[in-house]
Amino acid sequence: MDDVSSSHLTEATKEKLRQTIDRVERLEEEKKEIAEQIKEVYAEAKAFGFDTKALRQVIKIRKIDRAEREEQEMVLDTYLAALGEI
Amino acid sequence: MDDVSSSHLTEATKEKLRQTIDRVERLEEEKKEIAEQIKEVYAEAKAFGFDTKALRQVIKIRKIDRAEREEQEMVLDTYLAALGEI
Amino acid sequence: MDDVSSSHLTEATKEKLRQTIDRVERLEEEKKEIAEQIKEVYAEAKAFGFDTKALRQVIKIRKIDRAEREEQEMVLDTYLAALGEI
Amino acid sequence: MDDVSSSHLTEATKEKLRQTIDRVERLEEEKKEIAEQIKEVYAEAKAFGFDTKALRQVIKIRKIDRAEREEQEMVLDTYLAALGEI
DNA sequence: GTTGATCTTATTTCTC
DNA sequence: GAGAAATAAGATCAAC
Repeated sequence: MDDVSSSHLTEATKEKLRQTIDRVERLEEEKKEIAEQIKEVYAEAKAFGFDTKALRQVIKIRKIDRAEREEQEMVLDTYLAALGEI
Repeated sequence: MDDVSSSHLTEATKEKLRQTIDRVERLEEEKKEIAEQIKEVYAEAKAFGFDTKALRQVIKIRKIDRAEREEQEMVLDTYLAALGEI
Repeated sequence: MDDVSSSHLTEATKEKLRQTIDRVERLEEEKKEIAEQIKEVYAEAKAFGFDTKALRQVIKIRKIDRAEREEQEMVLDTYLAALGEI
Repeated sequence: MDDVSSSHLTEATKEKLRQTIDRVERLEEEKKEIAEQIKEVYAEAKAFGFDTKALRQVIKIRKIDRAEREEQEMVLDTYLAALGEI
């Protein structure tokens, strides 16, 4: 059993622990807030008359498209790198 | 079929659509970045010697505790009192 | 493409498929019935004069309490002790 | 404030409350068990080589089909009832 | 009739 | 990469 997992933590270790928990909790809070903002955007769009289901589909497709484009760029990079080595 | 769901969108509607998609995509990007930051904090903690599994449990318990405290602030005294006598 | 995902299924495979679908559908039916029974219990309680919203909260709190108790049975003494000193 | 929501509950009311909570908790437990059984069936099917995503689709479609058939029967009933009144 | 609440499904995320 | 857990979405239903 080492210092960190034992019940005898140094002050520095305890401080580190406190900081770590604090940072995670803050970040999770921020993440939650952003998720709520996304919801609000959809609610607004719905109120405007958009079909949110279709909207979500569009955004999903665009994400897939980006992923595909990135993949293609990666393939291109690989070829270019291979060419560079010739 | 109204303007919004038809294929004949006014310029204003198209602009609104573009903005909506843009806002959602930005927010999702932010959310993703924060999720990555959380991962980094855990990775750092692990490198420091903390047991990340235990760390996650601590954070989870603190969340449950907060939830419980919030629930208990509700006006349920009567029912809880009755339950306490069981 | 293997037998299972191809359009040429053996009799045994088709039978297995039928059984699987059947079992899931039966279980979902049972689940639905129980959900209805829960609804009935709440309806009955409401007819008796209970505040079902409060009732649901009581049950939710009892669930949180159980979850908390289970969490706390975990070996987290060290971290909790450290946190207790904050 | 009536008896049920006041802090002065009769023994009979408390007993009724206890019973209600108990019944709900039991039913929820049963429901949870059935949900787990459904999971197991899917896990088994997957181990057998079935594509569970497709399987879920099939079951969903069958559910929609049943709903449609029932709806059509209802429409038929309505017409028959209307005819009966002539 | 529109918001709010609940319940279920689906997807994503995380861990092992 | 498989399985479990968390989160989010959608659907449904009641209440005001």
